[in-house]
Amino acid sequence: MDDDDRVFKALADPTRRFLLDLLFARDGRTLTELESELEMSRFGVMKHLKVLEEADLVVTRRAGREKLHFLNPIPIRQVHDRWIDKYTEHHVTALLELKADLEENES
Amino acid sequence: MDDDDRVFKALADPTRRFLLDLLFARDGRTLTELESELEMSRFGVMKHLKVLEEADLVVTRRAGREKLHFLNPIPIRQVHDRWIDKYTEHHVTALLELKADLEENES
DNA sequence: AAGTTATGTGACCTAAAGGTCACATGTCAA
DNA sequence: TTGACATGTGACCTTTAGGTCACATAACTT
Repeated sequence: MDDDDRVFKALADPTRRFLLDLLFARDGRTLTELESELEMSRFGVMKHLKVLEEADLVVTRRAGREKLHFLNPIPIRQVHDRWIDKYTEHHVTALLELKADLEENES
Repeated sequence: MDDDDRVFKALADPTRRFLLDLLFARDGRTLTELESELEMSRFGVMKHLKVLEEADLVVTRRAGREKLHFLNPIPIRQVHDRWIDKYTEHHVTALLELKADLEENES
């Protein structure tokens, strides 16, 4: 399994995406803290974090008996750059910003 | 299965990512043309294209008995925006451009 | 040292995804 | 209208991924 494959496989599961959402909101959390946000057993969460770590989407630092988890945006950006060139990016961002503006005025 | 799930599941397979690569290089191809680039049977390729289409990563247009396939960059950009805010984007792009420059000088 | 807390490993079961095939429909061209 | 071409459907099999558990190691606290 190559690097790309690891990243995309890691992103394919909703629980793992939710873990990334949690870390996007606030970095540096432990396994136990992340587990408390999910319905799943600790073993399940640990397995998912391992997959994210092996894909380099999450990087970790040990602090005593705790292991702190951080979101790494680099692989995400590389996914983007694979299929969106600079020219297309300009159009797509403009389109999505327009869409966001319209939805704001609706509410 | 929600929209997000369809996109990420679609991206999880290497054959489907290769199909996106082909369409990124040149749009508007038929099933038969795409099939000729792969080792797989026509049925396999068709199944993969269906998954990509249901995820809205590929959009199609019929022309007689042919079906033309086009890459849609919108879902890819939305993946990016989910975990990379404007501030982080600035840092990450700068870092990746630096990395690209260095690797260019190596060769 | 002893109890508690935090994380790690391997086996196991079940559900889902990838791939092929027989068969089928629709369209073009002579 | 007959033959060739392009795409579509459902069943089937095999591999892989998600989830839980029994068991285990390591570090903080008193």
